[in-house]
Amino acid sequence: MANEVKDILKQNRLSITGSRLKILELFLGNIKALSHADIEKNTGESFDRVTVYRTLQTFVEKGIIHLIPTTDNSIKYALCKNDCVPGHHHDNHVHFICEECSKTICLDGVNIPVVKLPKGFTPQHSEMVVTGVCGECR
Amino acid sequence: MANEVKDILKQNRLSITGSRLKILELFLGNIKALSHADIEKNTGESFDRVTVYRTLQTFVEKGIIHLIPTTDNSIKYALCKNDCVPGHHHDNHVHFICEECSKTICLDGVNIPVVKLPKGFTPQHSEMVVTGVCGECR
DNA sequence: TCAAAGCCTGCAATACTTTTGCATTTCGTT
DNA sequence: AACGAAATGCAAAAGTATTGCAGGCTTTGA
Repeated sequence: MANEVKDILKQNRLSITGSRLKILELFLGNIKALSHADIEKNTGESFDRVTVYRTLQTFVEKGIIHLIPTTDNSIKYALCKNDCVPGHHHDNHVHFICEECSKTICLDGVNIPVVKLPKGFTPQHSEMVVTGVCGECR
Repeated sequence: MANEVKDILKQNRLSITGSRLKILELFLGNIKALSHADIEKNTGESFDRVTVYRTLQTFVEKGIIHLIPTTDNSIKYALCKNDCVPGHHHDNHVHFICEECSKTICLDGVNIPVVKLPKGFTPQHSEMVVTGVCGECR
């Protein structure tokens, strides 16, 4: 895994630093999406809070992770599985939020359907979030 | 309109107060979704910030307005057009966020399609947000 | 392998957002 | 008009995110 993490950073022309390695490892080892708080909990006192913010922002810009929309005002991030490139994400899968364990999971196999919009609206990107109960919590 | 606003409050067994009237009027007079900041901008110094928070929370609980998921950590609210009741919202329309004017609009005529989830997942509620350019901004 | 240049990190300070408790005021009902 | 319940405003605090700067680390090329 350590090598995979380094490769991802190199591919994106990012220098290899402790925080980036650790945070990216967390994403690779988790199926679920992570919030800033999740990451801080996992890394403990290892890194400054600001470093975590900046690392996440860098990863989003590079297309390594993507944002997940939520109705509470929390920001969640998850690994991009598709071929996302800096400045443009190609993810189009559905996200699932479990009401029991409140995990946010990327359903990579479930594509967001295309909807027909009223006249005048030009779609650019779609997001879909399904809430309910996940397999583990039933 | 003043009567319509009062009726909605009465139907939901909420006492009629200045802040509730004013905030509900804002929603009725706007097609677009409103954030806390939008409301504060409109009401000026009329109400305490805390009152606005609590009013919005009450409206959500009563099913008068609903939350819209976003990827930035802002909370947006919009009027429920369907028959939402306290504790349970029935909205299932798509939301559109314009990248130009950043308005969030409820597309009441566009229903969220049902997607097939992997085995084990039990869906409860779906949200869908489409970004792009709205009719006015083209 | 080493040094220079540039990028990354941590600290401190700041700004913004949201929540909570309590005293006071307002609303609905009798 | 008066009472009880509910809503409001204030103050304080907790939580979340951003910025500038100095020092340290990573990369690159010789």
